[in-house]
Amino acid sequence: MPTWFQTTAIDYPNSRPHIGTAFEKLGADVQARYRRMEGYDVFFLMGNDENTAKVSRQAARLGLDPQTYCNDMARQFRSVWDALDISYDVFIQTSSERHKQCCRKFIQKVYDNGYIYKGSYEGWYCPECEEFKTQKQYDDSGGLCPNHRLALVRRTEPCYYFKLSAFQDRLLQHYQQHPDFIQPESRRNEIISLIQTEGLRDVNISRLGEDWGIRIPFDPEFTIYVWFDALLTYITGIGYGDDESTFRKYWPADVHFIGKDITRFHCALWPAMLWAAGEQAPRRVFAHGFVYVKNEESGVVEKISKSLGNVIEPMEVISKFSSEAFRYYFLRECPYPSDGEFSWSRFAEVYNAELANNLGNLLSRCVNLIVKNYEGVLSWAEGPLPQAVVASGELPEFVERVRQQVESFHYHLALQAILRELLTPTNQYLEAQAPWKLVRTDAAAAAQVLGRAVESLRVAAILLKPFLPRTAATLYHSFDFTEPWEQVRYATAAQPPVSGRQRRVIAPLQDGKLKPLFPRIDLSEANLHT
RNA sequence: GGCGGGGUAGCUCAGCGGUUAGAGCAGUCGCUUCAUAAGCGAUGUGUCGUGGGUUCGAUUCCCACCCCCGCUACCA
Repeated sequence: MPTWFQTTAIDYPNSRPHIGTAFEKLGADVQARYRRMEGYDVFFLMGNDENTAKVSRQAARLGLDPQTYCNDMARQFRSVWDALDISYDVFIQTSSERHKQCCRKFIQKVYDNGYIYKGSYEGWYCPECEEFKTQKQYDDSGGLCPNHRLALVRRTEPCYYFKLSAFQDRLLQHYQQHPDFIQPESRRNEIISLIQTEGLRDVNISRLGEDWGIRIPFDPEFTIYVWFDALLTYITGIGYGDDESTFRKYWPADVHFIGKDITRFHCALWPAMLWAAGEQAPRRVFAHGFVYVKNEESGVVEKISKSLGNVIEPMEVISKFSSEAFRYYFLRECPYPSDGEFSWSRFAEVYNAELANNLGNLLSRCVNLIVKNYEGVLSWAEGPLPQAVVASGELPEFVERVRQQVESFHYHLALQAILRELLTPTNQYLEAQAPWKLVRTDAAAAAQVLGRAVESLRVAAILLKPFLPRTAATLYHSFDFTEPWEQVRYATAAQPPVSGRQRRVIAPLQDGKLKPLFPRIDLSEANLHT
C-alpha cells in the first residue's frame, strides 16, 4: 500500500481561524480524501504553533497561563476543522511535551553535526513587542514600530545561528533535479532568483530571556526561535525521535500545503535543516494563494485583517448555510494556487447557480420522474446499459481529466469540468429527450433516458467525493448502486455499475417528493450581514 | 530601486501572428413546465492598458510609457 503524507502549515493561535486559514485546510483535505479513495495509506497532519512570545503575551492579557490558553485555542481550532470535515489524522500542539523532546533531539543533532554556532544578532527591536523588526518594516514606518508607533532601537543580543548559507548550492541543485518541488512555478522562480541574486544568510534560531518556549539543550538560557521549532512538527508529528518505524514509513512528506507568504521557510530553510540533521527533504511544497474579502458596499477588495474589521469566521458561514456550501464556494471560486475573493453576494450566486439549480435540481427532477412514473424503479431489460452523459469524448477520458486537475491541486478546474462536462450536459440531454413526455408513448425509451441521467449522477457523486463528502454520499445513496461507497475510487466512476439492469430510488421522500439537496438562497431575505 | 507576473465583455477569466476575439456567471428576450419560480435556447457596437514599431496582416512579436500584484530574509 503506497503511503501519502501531507501537512498543512501550523497556525498561530493568537486568534481564531478565519476563512483564509480554512481555505488552506480545505485544499489539503480534498487531496487527503482523494488519496484515501485511491488506496493510499494517508497521514494528514495539522497543528498549532504555540511557542511564540505573542502567544504568551496574549495569554497574559487574558489572565491565563500560556498552556491553558493554548489548549483552549487548540480546542477551538479543532472544532472549526471538525465542522468543516477536515479529515486530519493528527493535530500537533508545539507546546506538547512530546514535540519538545523530539525537537531537542533534532536541534542537538544539527549542533553535533556542526551546523549551529554561537554569534550575535543585531537588528531593530521594539521593546513593547519584545521582538526584532525587519529592515523593511523599519524603512516603511520611518523607524517606528508599526504596532506601537514607538521608536525602534538598535539592539544586539547573543544568539545561535544555523548555517543556512552552507546549503545554498545544494538547494539550487535540488530545485534543478526536482522541478516540481516548489509549486506553483511562479513561487519556484521567486525562490530560485532570491538565492541566485542575493544568496542565503545564516539565520538566528534562538531567543534569549523567554520563559515560554523550548529550551535549547546545549545552552538552556536560550529558547528555540519559531521556525526552527515550528517546521519540526512535520516530523515530530509522525514519530521523529521516538517512533522510528512510523517516521521511516511516512517520511519524506509527499506535500506540505502552505500559504504563499511562507514559501521561503519551507523551500529553503526546511530542506537545509533536514539535511543538516541527515534527513531527506520533503518531496513537494505547495504554496496556495490568499482569500480576500470584497466589501459589499464599496466593492473594494480587502486583505482580511482585524483592524479592517472584515474578518469572517468559518462558523459564521457554516451556521448560515452548511459546511458543504462553504467547501464548495472556496474550492470552486478561489483557484487554489492563486488568490480568491469572498463576498456574501458572490457566495449566494455560486451556490444558487451551481449547487441548487444545476446539481441539486438535477437530482430532484430525476428522482421525482422515476418515482412518479416508475414507482421508483427503472429497469431496462434489453439494449445497451445507459451511459453517463458527457460533453465530449468518452467517460474514461473525462474522469482522467478530472483526476489530473485534482492531482495538480487545480480544484476549481476539476469542479468546473464536472459542472460543464457532466452536469450541464445531462440537464441539456433531459431537456432534449423530455422523458416526462416520452414516458407517455414509450416508457422503455424514457427509462433509458432517465437511466443515463442517473448514471451521470453516479459519476458526479464519485468525482465529488473528495470535495463534498456529505453531498456526494447523499447523492450516491439516493439510488441502489451496489459498489460500497467506502470502496469507490475514481476508476469506479469510469466503469458501468456492477448491478446492471435495474436502478431503484432509495432516497428518503417526504410526501412522495425529494427534499432539496441545496435549498436556494434568497438574497432578498438577506440575513447575510450578520 | 532590482527581479518576476499581469492589465481582453458588468464580473471571473481563456485565447497569444491570420477568416466576423471566446467561455461561465450576471442582465435581456423567448421556449418549456419533470424539477428547488428550477431547466433549455437566443442575445454583447468589447478603443483586447496607452503610444510607437516590425509585418501583407497584431489582442497575439519588439520598444517606450502608465497602472496593478508578488518576491526582495527572519512579520502564519
